Amino acid sequence: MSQTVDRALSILPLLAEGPADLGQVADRLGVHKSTALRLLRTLHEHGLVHRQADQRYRLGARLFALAQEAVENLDVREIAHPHLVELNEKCGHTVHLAVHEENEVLYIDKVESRYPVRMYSRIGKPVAITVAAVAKLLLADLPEAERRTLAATLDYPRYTARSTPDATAFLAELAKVREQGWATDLGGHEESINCVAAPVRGTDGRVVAAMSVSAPNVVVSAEELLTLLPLVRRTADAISREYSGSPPTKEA
Amino acid sequence: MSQTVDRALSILPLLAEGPADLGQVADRLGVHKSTALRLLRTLHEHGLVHRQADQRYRLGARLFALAQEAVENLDVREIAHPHLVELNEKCGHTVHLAVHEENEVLYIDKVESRYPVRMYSRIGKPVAITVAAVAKLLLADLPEAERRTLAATLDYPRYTARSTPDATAFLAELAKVREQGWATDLGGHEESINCVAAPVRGTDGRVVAAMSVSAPNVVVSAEELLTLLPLVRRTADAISREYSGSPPTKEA
DNA sequence: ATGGTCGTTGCAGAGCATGCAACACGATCT
DNA sequence: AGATCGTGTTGCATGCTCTGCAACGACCAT
Repeated sequence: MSQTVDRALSILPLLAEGPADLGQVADRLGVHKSTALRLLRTLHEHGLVHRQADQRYRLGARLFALAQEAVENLDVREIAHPHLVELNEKCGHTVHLAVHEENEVLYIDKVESRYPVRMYSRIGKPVAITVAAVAKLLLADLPEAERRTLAATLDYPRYTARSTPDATAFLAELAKVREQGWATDLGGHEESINCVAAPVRGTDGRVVAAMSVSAPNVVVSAEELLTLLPLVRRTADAISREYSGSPPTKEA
Repeated sequence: MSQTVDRALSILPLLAEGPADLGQVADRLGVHKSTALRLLRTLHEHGLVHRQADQRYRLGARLFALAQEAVENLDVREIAHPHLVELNEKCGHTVHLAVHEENEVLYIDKVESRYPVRMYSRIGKPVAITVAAVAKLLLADLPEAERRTLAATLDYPRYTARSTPDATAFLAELAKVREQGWATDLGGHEESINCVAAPVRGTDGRVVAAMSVSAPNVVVSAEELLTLLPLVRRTADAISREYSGSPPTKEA
């Protein structure tokens, strides 16, 4: 809607692919070099792009800072986090929290079990939307029309033999998930990994987030993991209650 | 330099503080509502802001994806990561990797301590530049002129009694660090936390990143932590060698 | 019902972004 | 060395595009 801003923002995904110099940016934007220069300068002043030693441009530091701040200020995440930790202490497995946004499902929190992995690296990354247990829960809650059109536009990569094969199967799975109020992913993304997930609901009953427990086959079998379902559901319900319970009361 | 883009980008840090509605955004930008609306629409189309159920705006998913992509495309990080993990496995403490950019020093990778006591830090967050061991290393490598002007413009918050008090002390510390090739932070940021850090250098000998090991007093004393110095330096050197060794060879 | 708040739209005016051309600087080639 | 190319950079006139206004519609509360 705003041409100038539109052009400026188009630079970001372009730089995400890798560093580029002024000429390359101008070409790919289809504008004059001087125009690209001024756009890049503005982005630079805001710290969104960074100029490296060879004068080429890369994405800048403030981008990380913004993303971090944003993720930390999500109310659901804030409320849910202690519950995730508690659940992790009880069962020992990896715990995820995910939300749905703009036809993507992404992790917004994660508690890792054994290996102290890079904590934030996966957060913000879109999940395998056609197979992940949390994705099923979040999408199952969409109005039927949206669900259908979304299912039709998705790709169905066959990560494993048990991946969701096509839109029909996906919609059937969503219907089942919607019915039972919980979801699983049994080796649909990675052969040896299973997940159990439960929804977090807002006051109006809509699913605002989903949490899951994941564990590899070598640690617990799928059957054993399923015995955790009641615990997972209880935790998710606790988060739902707290989320619905106390209104933010911040901001005048 | 470009007013429209400037205004649009100013919305991002504003939303990072928390969700806001159209009126609030317009007020804080000092523009008319209709103007703010069009800017927000453009940001929305690019996925940088997201409109939640209550119609308020928040930062959007693409921001995370961009930050993610950007951080993953940093060659230093990619090369260093396995070394950080290895170091963590050897000593058990929190390991950080940081770079210098636009007068800020920020963590770009982190491996969590295996001890229950964890320190708070996050990838993408600017570090306490006047006291952090990694910051000292990165700034000590700047040309003298830059170092002086930077030191003069910094604030010197007194986090603890042992925080760097002023520019003079800071420059002296940088000179020492530059001389010895490693750095420490002994309770300068948080009373009970100590760090040891070593530099990662590129082919030309310039410091391109710095890594550190941090641990609270209750786990190991400062003296004990210092015994890790040789290990830390060896790890940093290994990263330096690998970083200088094989050129990426990607891109024509 | 009625006042209030909030988001949204169309429009005219002008402020601001645009592309051009020329410059500066370094690298490379003959 | 000198020339030539390829960069990034600047100043400026043109007119496109952004801006603020005012009016409308939707929603909530009193």
